[in-house]
Amino acid sequence: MKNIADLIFPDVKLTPEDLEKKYPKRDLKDGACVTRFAPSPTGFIHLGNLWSTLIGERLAHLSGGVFYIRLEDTDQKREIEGATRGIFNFLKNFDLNIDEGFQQGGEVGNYGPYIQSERMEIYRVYAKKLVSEGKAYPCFCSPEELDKIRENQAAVKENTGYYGKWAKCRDLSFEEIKNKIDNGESYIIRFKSFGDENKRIAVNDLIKGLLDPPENIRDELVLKSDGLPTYHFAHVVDDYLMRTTHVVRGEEYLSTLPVHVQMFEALGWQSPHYMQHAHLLKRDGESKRKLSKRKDPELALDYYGKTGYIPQCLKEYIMTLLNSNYEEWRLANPHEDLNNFDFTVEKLSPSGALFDLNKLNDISKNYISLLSSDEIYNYVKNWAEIYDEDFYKILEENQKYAKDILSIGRGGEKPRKDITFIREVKNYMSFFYEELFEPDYKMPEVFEKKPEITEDIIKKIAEDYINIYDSNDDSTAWFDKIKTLAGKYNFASDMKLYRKNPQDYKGSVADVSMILRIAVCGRQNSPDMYDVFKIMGKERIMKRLERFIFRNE
RNA sequence: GGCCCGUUGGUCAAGCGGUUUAAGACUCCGCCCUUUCACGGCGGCAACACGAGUUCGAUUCUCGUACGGGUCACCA
Repeated sequence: MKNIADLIFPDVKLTPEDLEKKYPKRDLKDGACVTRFAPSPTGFIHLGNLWSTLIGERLAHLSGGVFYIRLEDTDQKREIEGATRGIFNFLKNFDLNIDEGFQQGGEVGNYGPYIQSERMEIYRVYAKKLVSEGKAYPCFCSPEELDKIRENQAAVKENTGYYGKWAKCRDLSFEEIKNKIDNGESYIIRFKSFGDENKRIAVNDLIKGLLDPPENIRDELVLKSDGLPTYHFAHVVDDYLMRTTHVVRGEEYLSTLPVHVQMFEALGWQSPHYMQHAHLLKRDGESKRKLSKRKDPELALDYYGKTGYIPQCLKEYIMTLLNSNYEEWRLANPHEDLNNFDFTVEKLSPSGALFDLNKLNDISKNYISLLSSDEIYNYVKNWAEIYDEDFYKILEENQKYAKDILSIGRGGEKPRKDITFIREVKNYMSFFYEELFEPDYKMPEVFEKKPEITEDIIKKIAEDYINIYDSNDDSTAWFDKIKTLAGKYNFASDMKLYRKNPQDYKGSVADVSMILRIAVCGRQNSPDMYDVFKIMGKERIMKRLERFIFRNE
């Protein structure tokens, strides 16, 4: 036996033909896209994941294709605890429907295993094939030796990498290899590049357009010393066998594209369509930069969960960045399901976008404003259950009260838009609850510019109101009483008259309203006062007014 | 540094050689509406990175420069 492939892979019995038969071409209609979500369990899920995933998911489902998930766990050193849980939560929270792949209860689909560490046997079949055809070889260089090579290359200003005369193990004889293996030397499998740096390849990226980078000349790794494949090799083998039609990934892969193209060629396969999108950027001083996992907490999707952004809003926001006509569509169809939007690849921008919190906030406000009080109540309750136990209890205790509060200004033609994210809701609602009520009266400072509105008058107005408030009044009667009260102290009850001759009055009915608002709510902002008072109930309002009147004593 | 990608207002972007006095959305500002705060309505500020070339004509095509980003791992 003088065959290197058999020497290295004596245990490999399967053949490429077997695998070809086991994973046949998918029976899908013309134009159906097969895409995948291929996370590695080495970190948290971030906006970039959402970006790629959304493209892949839309592409597959809009074309009647398949969207599957494959776990890229070939870097076992960096694997972190709980990462797969994060992945499942992500898919669930963002309502991204997976058709096949690895799932919590096991695997679904005929193209598995969908976990790379369980596909060793498959990778070895093709690694063996490459070796037997002289397209790959074992390399015995240690990491230290490789460092040394890089250093030497730097010294003579040559490009780094394992190639040409630097590739020491490229042409080892069968005997040399056998001796080293018999000596127990560890090795990796390298791809034997057949590229010419003076030639260029032509690849059409569906986002970036026609690309013509130089051919790859480096002998990249195929299998690592632990026997697991590198990203390059796993990508080629898996996306071929799983019959992926479109590979959606970040533009950081642009530079390794020649390697992948070459591997596909060496295995005699046609490469899939590539869609390599730009990154989400962040403003950093004067310039922009890629959002960084280390420095930018807002990159992690968890961050939005904590703040109480609804996943759907993040999706909406990303959609506006993906397809610029999405916004227009959403404006015309405020209640339509996002999935009914006619997403197109052509609209994907080749350049990176700066993450814009203002825009997200705007989308979020609009989205939340359209929720029913039941819906928002559930969002708030679910959020509080995780992040604010005390608030959760309060919400649970009297559901009707909470829902009534949340229903103010909701449901009409012009809903209020004062909630940007769920975490704000506690503060928004707090003055309705004695245990959360922390008044900030700022009185009479609020009326700094109207010195005639004295503490004495403010107090009198509050006192009078105790006697006239009637919870049975309808909104007209309710407001008429405030107007009457205004007139009593020479505050204008008609805003138009007041604006014409402000000097004739101490203030206006708006000021009287403000006094009552602050006295009852302890703040200058609140939704419609008539509704607020009605929900609070007479007893509570009376207590609040008293508390206000005697606040300095 | 080599290689690759990108560059329209503060932000996202429309534009695919003339119909553009360059859309729209967000932010900011002003006015109106209004019992407050919002909402809503109306209006305003504000851009084709720079230099050559191709062309009758360039935001649109080509090249260069600048700037920004990515990548050069037994990470993906």
